[in-house]
Amino acid sequence: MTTTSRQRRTTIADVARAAGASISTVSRVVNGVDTVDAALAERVRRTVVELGYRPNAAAQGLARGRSGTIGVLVPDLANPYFHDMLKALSALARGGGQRVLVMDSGEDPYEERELAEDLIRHSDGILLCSPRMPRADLAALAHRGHPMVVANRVVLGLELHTITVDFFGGMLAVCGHLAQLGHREVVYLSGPEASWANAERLRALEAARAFGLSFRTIPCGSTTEAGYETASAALESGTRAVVAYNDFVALGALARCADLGVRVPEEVSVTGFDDIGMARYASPGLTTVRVPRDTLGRLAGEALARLLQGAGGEDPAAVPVELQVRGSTAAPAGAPSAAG
Amino acid sequence: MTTTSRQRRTTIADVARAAGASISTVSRVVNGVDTVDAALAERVRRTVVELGYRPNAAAQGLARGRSGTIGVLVPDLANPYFHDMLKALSALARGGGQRVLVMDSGEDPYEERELAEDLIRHSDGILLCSPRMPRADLAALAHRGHPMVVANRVVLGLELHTITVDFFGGMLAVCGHLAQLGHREVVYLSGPEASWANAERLRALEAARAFGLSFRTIPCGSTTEAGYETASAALESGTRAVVAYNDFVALGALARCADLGVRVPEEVSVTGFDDIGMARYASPGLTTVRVPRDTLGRLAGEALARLLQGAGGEDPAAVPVELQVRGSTAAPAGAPSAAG
DNA sequence: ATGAAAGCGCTAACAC
DNA sequence: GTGTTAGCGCTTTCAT
Repeated sequence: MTTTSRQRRTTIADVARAAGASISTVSRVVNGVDTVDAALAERVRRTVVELGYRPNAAAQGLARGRSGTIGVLVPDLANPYFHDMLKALSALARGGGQRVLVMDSGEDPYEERELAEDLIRHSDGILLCSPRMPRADLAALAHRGHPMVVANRVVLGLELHTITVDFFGGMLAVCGHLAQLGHREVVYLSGPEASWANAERLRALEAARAFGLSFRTIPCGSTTEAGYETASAALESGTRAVVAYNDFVALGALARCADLGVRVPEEVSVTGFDDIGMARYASPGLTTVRVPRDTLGRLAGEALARLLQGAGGEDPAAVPVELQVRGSTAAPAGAPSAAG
Repeated sequence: MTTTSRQRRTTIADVARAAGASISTVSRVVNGVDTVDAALAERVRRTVVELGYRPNAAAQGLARGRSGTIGVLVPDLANPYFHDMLKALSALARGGGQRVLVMDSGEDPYEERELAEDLIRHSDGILLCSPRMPRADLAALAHRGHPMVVANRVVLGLELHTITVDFFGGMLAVCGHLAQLGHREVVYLSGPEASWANAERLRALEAARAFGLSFRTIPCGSTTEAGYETASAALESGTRAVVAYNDFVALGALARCADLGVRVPEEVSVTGFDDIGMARYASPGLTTVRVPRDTLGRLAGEALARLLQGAGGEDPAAVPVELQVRGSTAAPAGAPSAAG
């Protein structure tokens, strides 16, 4: 634990001098341009190793006009949803010699705009995951002319490159499932206010009214803790079915049921959304909607890659979802198992 | 969705020209140097907004000799452990006008080394969280003279700036707790091989032998899935106590118990480590060891900040932990509740 | 095949 | 208070 003297980093000029070659030759060798004499190239390569030369990223970025970085903004890194998207995206990026710069807005719409601006300055292109920021902010960012892709949000009337998920269809499937089990009313623990995903789920719940399934909403959020806290209110109302915004919330609700001695699914059914890894390990296993997050991440990455190559707009991609029935849902006690 | 023409970005020269000022004046205004005439400054500021000027990050980095970025490498972003560290670190970094560049090695020691190299090129300093890479690699990185802090790993004989956690003490507390409940033997679902945290836990288990608590190890890993898979082997052996490497593994074990109809804690006790948010919502609540990850992140950030300011070595900081007893542990059926 | 030199956009002396 | 200019380290024409 001694003070490390801050020596000047080895530059390309140092290598050139030591190897007895020109700067451009070193640059060629380092960048794998093969129009260099084998012997010279070898000599340069050896010198690079000897001196421990590493190209300065800022200088490369400045000279090349691109940073080799793609920026990603997510509302909550702790959510496996985004983590899985990131994983797929990172794999793609690495393949293309890019790295991924991730930022977490903590569900704060204001921070989001700030961070996005910063991300733009540091990247060749950005991906906004489930942005909560106002439409105007999104528009302003889009007009900056920086390659940008938006995932999990649809904004009509804006020239945006979008990758979306069929949240509406997913929630409709949940409602259908519950209705067919004989449920007539559910309580919806709703997600973040500014979330398009939440709006879509609400739209589906509304649509389900036509099938005789009514719902009541309790503002909740997107975390296990929020689910745990608000579940008691839902339970007290005597509901037989709790539809959670996502799996985290559902897991919290499940925990509350356990604490209160309310049996799931005998006394109350609980559903989630997303199908995070944990959903399967809950007891009972959580009925939820599987969202192919890796596909989502891959599509976003590919869209971004196309933009970086100067390609124009593509048709907005939409990812399908799938109902995943597990043990947390059942017919309400004493109800016929038929659609409403 | 139309093709956005890739127009040249506005530069500081553009602003200077448009505002009728020199480049340096614009630079001063943008950087908040107050030796500029109020009227001129105002004019510049207006022009900046009009033209939508944003300083080029690469150019700034090159000219300033620092990137304003600190790099963080974690083995698994999905683990709340690292997420919470990151959160604390990010907050600190933002306060200092820096941003955090995170990379996930996916528990791969080779990738780890590669990514660390890359991280160095792009940052002013790096934080290695729970690095699994060989000692030699760690030494090589340290000798690069780039500010570097290592968390969750002790490497004797290396000049490293380290922030550690008392994993040994934590596991010893777990053992003591189980022993006092009357347990005489436990099965340990061990973590990643190259993990120092795992080695420390094993050391504690060994030490507990002196108190009459013996253990058997089953290689497992660090995920819920791994815990679920290996738990059956532990259960089959008829053990009354399963000590998991971390909470994820414990949650998996709990799920397996539920699936197998094995009651916790009546038939078998289960313990975790870390006290992630989920631990409290498991049923039964998970007995585990609370690791103050925010403190860990903060200390790491502060250490890094000192290094960036050119400060020398500090005493390695060690973070204490705390046993968190919940419902997943109890005396084995028919055993006296006394220390072995 | 190799080298010289002109930028890339910005900061920070240094002069006025 | 304001402007001029020399780098920062690298890439990339353009000559040779």
